Amino acid sequence: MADVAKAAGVSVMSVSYSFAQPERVSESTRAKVFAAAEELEYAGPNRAAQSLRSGKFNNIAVVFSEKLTYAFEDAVARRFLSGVAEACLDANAGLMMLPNSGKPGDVDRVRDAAVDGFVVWTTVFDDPILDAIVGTGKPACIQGGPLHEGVDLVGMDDVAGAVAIAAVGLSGAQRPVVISLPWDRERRSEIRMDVDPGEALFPVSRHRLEGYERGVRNAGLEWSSVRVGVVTVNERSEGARMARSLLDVPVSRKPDAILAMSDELALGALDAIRELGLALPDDVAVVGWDDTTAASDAGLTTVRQSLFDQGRNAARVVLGLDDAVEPVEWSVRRRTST
Amino acid sequence: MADVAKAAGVSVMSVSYSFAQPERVSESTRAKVFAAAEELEYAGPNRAAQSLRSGKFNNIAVVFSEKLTYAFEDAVARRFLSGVAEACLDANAGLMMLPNSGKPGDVDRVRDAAVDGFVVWTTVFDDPILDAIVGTGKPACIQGGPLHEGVDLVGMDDVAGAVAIAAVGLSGAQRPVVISLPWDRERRSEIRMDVDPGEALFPVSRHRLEGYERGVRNAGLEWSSVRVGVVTVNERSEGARMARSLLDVPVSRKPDAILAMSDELALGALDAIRELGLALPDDVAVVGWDDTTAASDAGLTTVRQSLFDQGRNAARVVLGLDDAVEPVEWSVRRRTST
DNA sequence: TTGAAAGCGCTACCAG
DNA sequence: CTGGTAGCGCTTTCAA
Repeated sequence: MADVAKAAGVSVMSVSYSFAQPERVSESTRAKVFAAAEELEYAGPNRAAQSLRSGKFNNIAVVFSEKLTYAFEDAVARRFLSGVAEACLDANAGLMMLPNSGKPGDVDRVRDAAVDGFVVWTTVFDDPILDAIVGTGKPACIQGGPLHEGVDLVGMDDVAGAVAIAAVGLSGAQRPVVISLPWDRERRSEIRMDVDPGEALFPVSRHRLEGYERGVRNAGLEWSSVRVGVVTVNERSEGARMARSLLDVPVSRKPDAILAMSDELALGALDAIRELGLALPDDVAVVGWDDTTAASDAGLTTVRQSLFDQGRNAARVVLGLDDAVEPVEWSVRRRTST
Repeated sequence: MADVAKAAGVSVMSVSYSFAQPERVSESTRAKVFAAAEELEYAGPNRAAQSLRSGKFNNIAVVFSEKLTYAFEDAVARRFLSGVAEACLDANAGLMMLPNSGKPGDVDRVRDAAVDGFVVWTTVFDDPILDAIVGTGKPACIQGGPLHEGVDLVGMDDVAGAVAIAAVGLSGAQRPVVISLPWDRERRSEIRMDVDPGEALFPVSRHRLEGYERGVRNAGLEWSSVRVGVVTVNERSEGARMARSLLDVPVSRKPDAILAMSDELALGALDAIRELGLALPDDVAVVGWDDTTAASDAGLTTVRQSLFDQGRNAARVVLGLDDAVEPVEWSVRRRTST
């Protein structure tokens, strides 16, 4: 930069301003600077020096639970990520991916990340990465919870949503079952009964389960006998596998309503129902969550919310483009699966 | 760091070494340093200063054609990305996402990216971003092409693969059709005939098309009458849509073989075939590409290659962990779809 | 194994 | 609108 200044016959500061705040310098100065820069093949301020001096990196991190692979395989996480990417484009900021493996190294990665803030995909209650993030003193926003001091939270009211969708899905049902998102980081596939939602370590699972429990009771049914099938990942094939297990019982106990926690899982359930030759919604009703395009194509009754908007909002808050997290709008979409 | 040095009663360099190369200093010095650091709540070297001084960022970028959304929606791109992420974990390096929108701003983004190298997802021939990347003087590796001076290339021989899979898919066929990956950045959905592969602007599409053309001629058929359906994105639903169009012709011209350029597209074709009540492979044979798990579940004959390994290898080369790009192994997997 | 000096390239700050 | 100065926090280099 000093060389450019010399060549242009101006001060170093004029060069700096020409690149950083072009409108601050006169047109003639700017022209001289850019001409000299071109001449010397100077491509612009050095990023590292800029960061050192300004204390900013112009990057944000998006932190994903577990392997990045899960994040990419999950359609809902992808929508969220797209929203984050959009905000980064708005702000001309870089987007760093930060895996949150659940191992000790995560804390170091967070501390050392060359970023100005963190957008976090929902993780388990008491994840130590949240304290690590707060410890950096940088802004952070988490989607879906858990609520954590010093971290903004974006997401819908999952309990209320679950109560509302259950009211639709359970109309006339006698033997509902639930297909649940993963329970904890172990990601075991299992069928449980008499479930205490409070034991689920992922906040989204816990809250939707709480709502489903309430919904079941509101429908005058017994929660203790409701089977809850927990999947390992939020994928259609997992939903189908679990639905097959849940439906593989004597006729007298055959489920007549499936409350899934996501559209992917619900779509899998629809696959299983089709395979088994059952009638939808007469033999069994199905509800999902998120209102993806595939869900609307399939006529799935679901909870509508925009993960893209949440990703965008979360990132904009972290980037300082938005002042605060906006409340998330949601609604129940009734379709032919109920 | 100076404060820590003072508190520990050692030189600044001993502090620096304690963090950067712990084995270089004596145990006692290290202990003193870490104790002082803890006391002063010093969390470790400042990233920006480290980068300024060392000239390294300890980050690599992965550059995706067009919107990031496409990258995330594409199952194959995702596998590749997972491989890149794995390598970053090996190297303890950060992973930055860099969108390549095809607009002028891309060049600036590349130039300003705080990274040590670039892993590039396949893009169009003559994409100006490639020159921009070379212009940074940083290492780069592209998957799938185009071949570009100064950029390493990882990927299989698509022409040979296409010839080989076509030989299987076209056995006994009279009226083959092709379902092609996007043609260019316009991403128009269209059905073409008498196609000149050389006109395709995505190298992967061009090369596979070249191989399919050869395969068709090898089978003693006329290429000029082969319909090539080009999709907008590599998604199952797009494959199904295109297959329906291609199959929606009078019986006498009904396709009896579908050469798809990806498993996703091929799986979509299988969906369409099932809907239409056609017999697989008797009425129509289908081949795909990549050998995803969904493809093997569906009994799809396909070209097997590992995008994960390619992503990992590409990133390791860029990170300097591997010396050179390894040749990609591939094979034809024969299953029940042919 | 430890240390001193120099300076990476830039921008905040203040002055004109 | 332009410019001078100082110093961000570290590591490279060289020396002991």
